Amino acid sequence: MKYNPQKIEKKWQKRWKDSNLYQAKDKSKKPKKYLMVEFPYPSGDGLHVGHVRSYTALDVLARKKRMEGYNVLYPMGWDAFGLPTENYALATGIHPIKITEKNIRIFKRQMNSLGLSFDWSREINTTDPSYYKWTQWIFLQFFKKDLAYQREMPINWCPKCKIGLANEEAIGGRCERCGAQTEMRLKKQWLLKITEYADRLIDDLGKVNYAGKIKTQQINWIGRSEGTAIKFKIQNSKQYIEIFTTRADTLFGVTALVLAPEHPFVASLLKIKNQKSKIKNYEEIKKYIKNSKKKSEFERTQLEKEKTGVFIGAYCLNPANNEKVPIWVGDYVISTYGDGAVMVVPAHDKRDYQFAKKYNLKIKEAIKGGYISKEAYVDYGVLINSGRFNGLKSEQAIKKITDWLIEKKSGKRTIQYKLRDWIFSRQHYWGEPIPIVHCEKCGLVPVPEKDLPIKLPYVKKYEPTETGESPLAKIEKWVKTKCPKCQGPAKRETDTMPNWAGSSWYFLRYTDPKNKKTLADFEKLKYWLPIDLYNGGMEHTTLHLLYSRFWHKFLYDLKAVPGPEPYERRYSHGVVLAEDKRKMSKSFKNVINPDEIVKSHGADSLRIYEMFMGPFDQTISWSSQGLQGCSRFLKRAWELKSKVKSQKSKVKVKIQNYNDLERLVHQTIKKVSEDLENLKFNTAVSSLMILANTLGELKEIPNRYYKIFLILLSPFAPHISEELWEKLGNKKSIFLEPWPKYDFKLIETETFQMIIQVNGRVRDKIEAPKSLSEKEAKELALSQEKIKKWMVGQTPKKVIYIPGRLVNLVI
RNA sequence: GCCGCGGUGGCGGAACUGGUUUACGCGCACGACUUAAAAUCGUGUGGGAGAAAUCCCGUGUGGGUUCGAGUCCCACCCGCGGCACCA
Repeated sequence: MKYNPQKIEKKWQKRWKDSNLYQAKDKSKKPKKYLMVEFPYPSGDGLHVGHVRSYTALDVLARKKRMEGYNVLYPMGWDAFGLPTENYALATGIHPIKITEKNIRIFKRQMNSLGLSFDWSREINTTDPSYYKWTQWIFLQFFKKDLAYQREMPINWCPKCKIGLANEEAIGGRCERCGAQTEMRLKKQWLLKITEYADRLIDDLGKVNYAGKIKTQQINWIGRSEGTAIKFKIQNSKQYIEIFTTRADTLFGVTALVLAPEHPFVASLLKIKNQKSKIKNYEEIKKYIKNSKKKSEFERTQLEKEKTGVFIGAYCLNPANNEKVPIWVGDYVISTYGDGAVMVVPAHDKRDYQFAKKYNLKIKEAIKGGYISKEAYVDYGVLINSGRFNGLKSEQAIKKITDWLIEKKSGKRTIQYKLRDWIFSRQHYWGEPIPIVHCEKCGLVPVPEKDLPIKLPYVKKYEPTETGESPLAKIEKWVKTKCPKCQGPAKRETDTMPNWAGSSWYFLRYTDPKNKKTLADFEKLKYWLPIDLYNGGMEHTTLHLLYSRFWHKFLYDLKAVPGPEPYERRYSHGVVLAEDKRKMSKSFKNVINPDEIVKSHGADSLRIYEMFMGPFDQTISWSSQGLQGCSRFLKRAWELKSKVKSQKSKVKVKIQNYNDLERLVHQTIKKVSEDLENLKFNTAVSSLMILANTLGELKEIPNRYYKIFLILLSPFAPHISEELWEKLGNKKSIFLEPWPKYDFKLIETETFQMIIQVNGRVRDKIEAPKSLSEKEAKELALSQEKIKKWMVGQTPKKVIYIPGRLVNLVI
C-alpha cells in the first residue's frame, strides 16, 4: 500500500478527538509540564505558516514529554478582541461576535488538520463574558490600588481609525493597524502604572530563563538610568528648575539650560502679563511654542536635523559655581522624560555641541582629553576647570559632585526610566468595557465585583464617534446607570480596554477555565505554574510579554498567584518569509496557505519541513523544494515497513556490522532527546533521516529498531507514525509508549578513527583502540607509510595526543 | 548613533569544551528502470592542478594567541533585528 497522507491523517485526527489522549489532568501524581504558545488573534486570513512553525515545535515537545511520563498542559485559545474584527464588521455589517465565531471555526479546523495535540477541553476566548469578567476584575484591583488612573494627556491619535494609540501602537508615527499618519490630541485616558514595577521587571529577569536577546530588549525598553537631579535657582526668583543628568561630572561645563515647550516654567512665563515688557522676544517665544505643539511627538523626535530653540530672556544660577546660565526653550527636549529640562554641556555632549554652535553658546571644557574646538568629547576622563573637583576621574566625580550637591540641598540621586505608563483606554466598541461609573457626586466609582461582568451591549451600530468618544457613548440606555455608592444618576465609562488586556493573564485561566468564583483556583495555579516554556514572536517582547509580566507581579502582590514570574522559559521562533525572501503578504501574492500544503503533501510533511527548515529561532524563507525533500523522507519511512521482519518470524536477521546498527539506534535516541530539550528541531530531524537512510540499506529491518525509529519520529509526524505503528500489529496508540532510553555503553566504541596530523595538517586517518597511550599513538603514527613520507630524515620535536581524537606530530 | 544577533559550498544549513570544515536536505551531473517523460533507485558533487596517487588554497577582511582557530583576542567591513534627540 502506498503512503496516502490525506487518508490516514483524517483517520487519526478523528480517533485522537474521540480519545482523551491529550487532556491534562488536574489531579495527577505525575510531574507536570506546562507548555504554551501565544494564542492567536483569529483574523479572517486564517493560519499563517509562521503559526504552524511555533505550534508544531511545542507540539513536538508536548508529545515527547507525555511519552516521558509527564502530565502535560498544552492549551489553546483565542485573543479575539481587536480592531480588525471591528473594522471588518463596520465594512460588512456583520456583528463582531459572528465574525469571531466564524474565524475561530476556521482556525480550529486548521489546527486540527495539522494534528496538533491541544487540550481543547480548556479552550478559552477573551471575548467571552465569563472570561472578561476576570479581566475586568483585575482592572478593578488596579483601580483600588491606585495603579489605574485617568489623566488628560496628549496621545497619538489615528484620524482614520479614530482611535487613541499607545506609543507602541504608533510605531514610526503611523497607526499600527491602518498605517495612517498619527497626530497628537489631548484626551482623558486611563493609564496603568507599569512604571511602578519598572525595577522589578528588570531585576526579576535574573530569575527566569529567557533567550538573551529577549532580556536585553526588555531592559533597553524599560531604559533605567541612574543619575542626579540638580536644582538650578532662577535669577531674581525663588523658583527652581530641576534637571536630570547622568553626567554630574560635567556640571562645571554647563553654559545653558533648555526646557521643553511644555515645561511649567515656560507656561508661567507666558501667562504673566507684565513679563511681556520685560521679555523682549515675547512674541518669538510664543510663536515657537505654538509651532512645536503642532508637530506630533514623532515629528519632533524624528527630525535628526538641526535642533532649534529660543532664548527666553531669563537666567538661572549654576549651583556649582553660581555662574549665570541662560535659559532656553527647545523642542528637542522631551517633556515626559525627567522634568522636561536639561543642562547644556556643549563640550561633552553631541547634541549640546550642535545646539551651542548654532546659537553661539559658550563651550566650556570640563573633562580633559578631547579636541573641543572640533567636536564634543563624550567619554569619561579627568576633570578640569571644575574647582575643587579638578583631577578627579569622571566616575568618582559623578559620585562626589552628587554628594556635594546633596549636602547643599541642590540635588539628589534619582533614577529615570524610558518606560511610560501604559495608556489603557481605547475609544472603540470591540473590547472589554472598563468597569467604572462616573457619578456627579462621588466621582469615579468602581463597579461592585458582584455586578461583573459589565457586558458589552449587543448593538447594530458601532461606528466611532466624530468627537473621538467610544461608540458605546452613543448607547444611551447602556450609559445611563445608577451610582453604586449613592444610587444617584451616573454614567458608565464608555472607553474599552486595549487588545493587550485579555492576553495579559490568559495563561492563568487555562489552569481552571470554568471557575466562576475566582480567576483560577489557587491550588491549581500552584500545581501548574510557572509555565515551563512559552513560545511566541519576537515582536511581542516589549508589549505583550512585558505587560503580562507586569500583571502577574501585581497579582502576585495581591496573593492571587503563587509566584512572581509567569514564564520560567521564553523562546521566540523566527519569522517564516515567502520563497522570494520577502514578508508574506496578500499584496505580494506570495502567501503560503497551510491548507494547501496539507492538501498537497500532508500535515506530517509540513510539520517535518517546518522543523527541519532551519534553526527554530532564525528567520527562514519558505522553500517548496525543501518541503519536497521532507515529503520524500516520509515516503521512504513508510516504505521501510515492507522490510520489517516481525519478532515472531523465524527468519533470522542477518546484518553485517550489527553492532554498528545498534550503536546508531542508540546514538539517534540520544541525539533526538537532547536536541529537543535544546529546541534544536532541525538537527533532530536530520538524525532521524540518517537512521532511516541506514535502515533503508538493510535487506531486512529488525522489528525492534523500526519500532524505536517510529517512536522517535512520532512527535514530529504523528499521523504516519500512528498508522505504521498500527500496521506493526500494535493495538494501543504509539503515544502511550514510553520514550526510549539509550544505553551509554552501546554508544561507546572501543576503537576510534585517529587523525594523524603533521604540523597541524591531516595526513592520514587510521582505526585505533581508545586505550592507546601517547607513546603507542606516536609509534603507530610514525609506522604509517603516508606519515613516513613526511618524516623523511626528521624526528618529531613535539607530539600532541588527544585520546579518542588525534595525534599531531610537530617537526 | 547605541544595544543585540549573524557572515561557512550553487542554496537552507551542520560542526561537542579550540582538534577530520561542509552532517542532513535541496540543487546539479552521470548512470539504472522506461518507447519516452515524471517518479524512484544508484554514484558523484568546496575551489584549483593532475591520468592517478596526491598536493595546494579555502568558514566576510586584516592582524594576533596556539602544535592546531569557523570556534578565543584586537581592529575593520557587510547583513538582519530592536531602540533612537531618553540628557
